Amino acid sequence: MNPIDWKVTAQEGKARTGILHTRRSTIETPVFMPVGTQGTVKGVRYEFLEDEMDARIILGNTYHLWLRPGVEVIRSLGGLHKFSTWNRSLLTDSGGFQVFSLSDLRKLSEEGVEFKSHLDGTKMFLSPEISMEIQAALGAEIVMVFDECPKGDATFEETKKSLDMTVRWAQRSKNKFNELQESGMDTGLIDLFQNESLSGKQSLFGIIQGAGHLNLRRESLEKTVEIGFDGYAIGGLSVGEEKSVMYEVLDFIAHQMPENAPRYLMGVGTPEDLVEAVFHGVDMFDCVMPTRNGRTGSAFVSTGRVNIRNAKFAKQSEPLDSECPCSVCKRYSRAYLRHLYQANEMLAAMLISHHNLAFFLDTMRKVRQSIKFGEFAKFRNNFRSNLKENEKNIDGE
RNA sequence: GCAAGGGUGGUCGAGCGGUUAAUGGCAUCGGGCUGUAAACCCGACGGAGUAACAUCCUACAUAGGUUCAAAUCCUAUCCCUUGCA
Repeated sequence: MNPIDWKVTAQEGKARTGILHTRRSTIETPVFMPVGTQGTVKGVRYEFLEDEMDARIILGNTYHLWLRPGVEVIRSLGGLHKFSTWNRSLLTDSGGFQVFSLSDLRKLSEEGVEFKSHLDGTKMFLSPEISMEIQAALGAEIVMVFDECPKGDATFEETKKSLDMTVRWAQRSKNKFNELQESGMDTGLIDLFQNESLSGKQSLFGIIQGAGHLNLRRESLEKTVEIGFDGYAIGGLSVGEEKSVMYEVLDFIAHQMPENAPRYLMGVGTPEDLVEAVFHGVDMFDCVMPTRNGRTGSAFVSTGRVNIRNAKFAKQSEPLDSECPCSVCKRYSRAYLRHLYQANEMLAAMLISHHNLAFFLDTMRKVRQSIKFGEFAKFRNNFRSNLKENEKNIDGE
């Protein structure tokens, strides 16, 4: 029995919809997963994520939760689901991205990574095995292998070296993961006697690296698939490389990934990016943009972006996006949101984050709809021309 | 009225004879944010003029003065704060 079950439900070109069953929720793909690094989607209550936005899966982060509150606390409270009260699916990142983003604070070796905690400078050691232990304690439905994410513009040699290690780390991750599943260390384990098709255990995703080097991407894919995982992720994109590189890699690699397993593009991206990646056959996404940009005053709307700080919104009584069905757009004006932002009121960050997430999730809902009706090509065109139209408006102002 | 201390660019506040439209904070304006070290970061911020420089004005309460040179020293005037009457 498998820990997850995923099946294609419709297809248009390389784009596809699917149904992903985990032990905790049913997820329609393509799906956007809000990022909840420290056990919270910053500034947005679970009530809204569940009831209004109907998010079925969110992320959590190994590195951050390991440092604080720590594995012991989370274990003693029964895992991240119970601790946080999020009962739907979770995906935990392995800490691999922090190997990249905290590069000033770490030392890398074959064995693993020594970090200086960004909180207090304490030396911490993270490895594939430790990452798996932490992720078992967190108890997410989807566990990510511990990988190394090279810079977006890494040379062939750097990338090759990093990739080889990532492959070895992937194997070590899997070995340890299996061991932990056997010994019942997963806090999220549930007895699914009613659903015989799932094992109730955690699933493990592999990560394809290779930066902008297509042959290395190919190699990474082959070796990762050889090890064998429940799903496959594309890592190492949107980490400083040219946008064209990302699209080139997606175009090259996404459709080569196993057809019968979900494809997850890590850390991406803008609404445009999501639509493009779906076009290339990607099924899952996560990104901090809706919440980070929301917190910093930038809203995603159907015509592009609204920087709520701009003086031109001071007297606008219309919502962020008049086509958006979210509760923020139903009620609050741009003028009011701008005022809240200017006045440093935390509600500004909350409301714009809320809208952005709603917008991302709604966009994915439309993407799925359009694929089901065989109208994704049309949707994609409209989506892009809406954005282009807005660029024109901005130029014309 | 007497005594003491002050009056600096939108604002608060440094500077107290010699690069310089004048440190810094705030406000304002603009930009950025892609597996979250991020309620953050970057830039602009007297006026005119440039694509951008150049350049030219106007500036440290007001008016005089000393000096090669003044926001900084002197004099007068006007305001403000505190204390004593």
